[in-house]
Amino acid sequence: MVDYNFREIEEKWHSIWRKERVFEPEIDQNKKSFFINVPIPYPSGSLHLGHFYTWTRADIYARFMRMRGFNVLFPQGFHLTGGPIVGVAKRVKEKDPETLEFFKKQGVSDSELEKFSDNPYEVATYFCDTFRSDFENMGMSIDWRKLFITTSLNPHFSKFVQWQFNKLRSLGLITEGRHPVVWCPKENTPLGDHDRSEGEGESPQKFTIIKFRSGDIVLPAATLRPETIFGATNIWINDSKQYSIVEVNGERWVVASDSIAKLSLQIPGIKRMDNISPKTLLNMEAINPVNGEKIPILGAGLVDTEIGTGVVMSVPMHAPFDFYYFKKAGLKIKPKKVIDVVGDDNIVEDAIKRFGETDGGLKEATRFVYKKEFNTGVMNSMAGDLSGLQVKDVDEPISDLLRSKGAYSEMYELTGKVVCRCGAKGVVSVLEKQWFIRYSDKEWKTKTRKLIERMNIYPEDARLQFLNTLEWLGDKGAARKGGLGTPLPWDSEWIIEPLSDSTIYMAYYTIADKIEKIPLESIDDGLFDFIFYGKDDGKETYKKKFSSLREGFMYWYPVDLRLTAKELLQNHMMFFLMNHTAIFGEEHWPRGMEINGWLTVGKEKLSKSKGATLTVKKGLEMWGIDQLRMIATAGNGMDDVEWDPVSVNAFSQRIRFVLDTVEGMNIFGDEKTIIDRYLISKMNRIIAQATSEVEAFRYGNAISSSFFGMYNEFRLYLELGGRNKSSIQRFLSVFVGLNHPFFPHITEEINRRLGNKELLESSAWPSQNIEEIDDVLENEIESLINTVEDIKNIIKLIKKKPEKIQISLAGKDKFDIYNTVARETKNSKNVIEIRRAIKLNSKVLDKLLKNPDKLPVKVLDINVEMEVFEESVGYLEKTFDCKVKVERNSEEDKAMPGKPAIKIV
RNA sequence: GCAGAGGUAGCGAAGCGGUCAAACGUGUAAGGCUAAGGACCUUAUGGCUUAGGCCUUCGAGGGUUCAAAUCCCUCCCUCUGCACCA
Repeated sequence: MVDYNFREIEEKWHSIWRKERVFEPEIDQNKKSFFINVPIPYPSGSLHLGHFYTWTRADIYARFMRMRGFNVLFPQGFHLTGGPIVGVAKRVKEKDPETLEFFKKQGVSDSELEKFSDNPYEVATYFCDTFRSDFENMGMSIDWRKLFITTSLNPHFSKFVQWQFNKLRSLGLITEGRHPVVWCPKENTPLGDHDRSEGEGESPQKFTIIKFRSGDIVLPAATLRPETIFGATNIWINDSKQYSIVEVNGERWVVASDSIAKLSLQIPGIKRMDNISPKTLLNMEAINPVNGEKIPILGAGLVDTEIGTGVVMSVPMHAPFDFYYFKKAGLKIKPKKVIDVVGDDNIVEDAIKRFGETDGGLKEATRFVYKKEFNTGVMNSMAGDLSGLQVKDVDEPISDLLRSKGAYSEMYELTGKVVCRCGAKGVVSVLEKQWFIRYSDKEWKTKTRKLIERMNIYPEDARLQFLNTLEWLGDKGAARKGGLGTPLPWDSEWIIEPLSDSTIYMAYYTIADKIEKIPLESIDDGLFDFIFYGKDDGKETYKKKFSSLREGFMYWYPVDLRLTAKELLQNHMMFFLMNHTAIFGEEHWPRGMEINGWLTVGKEKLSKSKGATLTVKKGLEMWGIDQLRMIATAGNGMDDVEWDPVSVNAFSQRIRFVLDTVEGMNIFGDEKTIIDRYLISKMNRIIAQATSEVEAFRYGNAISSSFFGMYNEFRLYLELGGRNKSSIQRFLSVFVGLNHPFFPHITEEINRRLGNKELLESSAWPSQNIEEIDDVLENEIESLINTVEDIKNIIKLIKKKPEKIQISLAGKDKFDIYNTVARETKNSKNVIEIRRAIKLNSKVLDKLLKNPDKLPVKVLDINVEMEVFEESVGYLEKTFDCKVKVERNSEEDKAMPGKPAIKIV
């Protein structure tokens, strides 16, 4: 066996493609365009096999579409927007050992490292270079002329993003408002998940503040369940704690002194005025804003002054804690029930009985009651205008009602404890003057829903997820004050944040190489209006100078396909769709998306830590590109896929066999048999199968037939004695064609060795000739194989070397009955119905219908069966090393169509 | 908690009402070929079976059907996202 150097072959073909510029498409109005892309990655180290997985999936499709005659554009850019790179540069300056170690491992020299110190630009450049070279080593069919980076490091791109934001603003889709964030009070910055030593995933939760009044004093009770106000019996305060009067918008609020620091981050202009003793408060009465009732103020230890305002409204019939303390206080007032739950009239009492009167028990009971009432409760007649509403729909109406009474306000608490890496306890801060993209806009969502409903989405399950995401999608803060990025055009203090500047940049690919040659001064919003909308200034100023940019956009857009892993579905991909429907006309809305799962190796996800050990570089050293590309076929759909490196053997073994076969083509001749017809029939069947599997991104299924299936058919052909040179030539040419998107280099090599002159990369995808498919022949070959299995089985059972094997095929009448049943099973597979339809009294029929699980469904033919078996006598005799006799029309009882009687002596 | 997806033989992964003891790949075992190892070839790989057969399986438990890995219900477990984070 010849030894093949796969790496050498890969490099050879890669450089040929580059030289022939097959990945650098030019605009050609006679050719349909196909624009495919993968989200721009944020560079931070080397690419790992997880990246390889996603990009290879894209590359396969790009090559597939190229072969199908499309003019394919597959570009790649890099995303530098955001904080991490700035952080890295800062940490290099501070000589953070972990960071220095990281770069050393990456092979960065000390002098280079010096340059990174406090210089994000240098870091960014470095990362972009490593990313690009990783991509190139991966053999991706990317058009690098279109490469661009984001942020003001690329001022041309920034101009584009600013145009986008001016556009959104002019459409009324940008607003200014306040926004709660988790906040580190020590470092005075937002506290993202990555910055926390404790409390990942915790977020601000909105509490409604209901303003009860007592004279000119406001008692702001914070609650998660404002709708229970109709049943408020009293106000609780903690009479062992300090209370203060603070000024809020000219009102005098009573709050626990403990809560003032927290509230001051949330309520602008809050001012502490005075102390007020709990004793004074206990002598006051408060007015319930929704019904004017006067209710007392009571002291209770249950009030935690760390939560909310330290002022709590008491609703005994709907809150276990309130019920328990209310009873203890011995008040004469009769508590009102305002929510009905079918089948549980005393839900609070029942819950306390069930969970106990301890602190923990009351907590459990509270959870239980809240959940039950929220999901199944209905506001009853005590609830005024809200009567009859379901509790889960009551949020807005109750807020509106409170607002109308001047009794509404709000605040936030964390859903759990958060601790910053610096050690400080996280709090909620409400940031003022934030810029938002109004993703909550109903009309905008309707438009986007239309897009989601009509676009191609693979796998189909993802569509539902997009539609559901649309339901809860809310406004998104679009700018912040730190990190790299593009300044907001109308307020340059703010930098547009990473998920907002990367929503329509795919359009920028279509012009990237051209626009970056235009002097910055000539670029204004008018230019982009011209490129993307064809708007000119009346004197055709833009058209005269920039028509090629407009042409590029019009030719390549829209995005035909965007591929990514599932974690981007509900954020990035959603924003991508939303922004397209806002900014572009329907003809430029995206056409397709593919969402894939995660790659795992040894059941571990390729996160950053694991990824560092399984870099693309290492993988390529060990296996080479084509073999490594098996990864992309590891699974289908959105499930995570496990990849076992050992499985690459399957590839090289078979490829070697094919290469050897091609080397030794001269041993084959001109003689054709029924086996050749079979081979070509199978080939045509597989072409259609493989094509539809690739189209649907079920790559695993695709190579299962195009690679392994074809290989196995080829082996079978040889085993059955197939020796025709032109059949083999034709079959292998189709084999390399169908497999080229998956294993581009080696297929290109085999194709050339087969004597085909054209580059596979630019030749046509194999097409099916349906005329050559012969169902009956395929079924009969299967009969032959099954019969061989049976014979082997019997020989094993009788433990004796056969001297002679006699194979008796069933007679024509049996075939007739068999085929009648096979046709009938297409209508119904119910044995009783088949019998009724056929109306025949026959032992053969009884036998066929005996096992309802094994009904005949294939059509068979006595003559074909005869031909197949007779032509295979040589093969059978070789296999069993004895005389084999085939006879037809036998009276043998056991012989059935497709299952001849076997006699071994 | 909310939303979506999923749990199939040692492993990975197809199948999504009847051709299912379940494709394909890989692993394991025995034999062949080799000076030897690798590669390659043959066979076995749920259980039972001296003539091609039978029995029990597709997270657990129920149900629908002549027929369920496939449809419905309940439960258990896993993955993804939940927004200032790229």
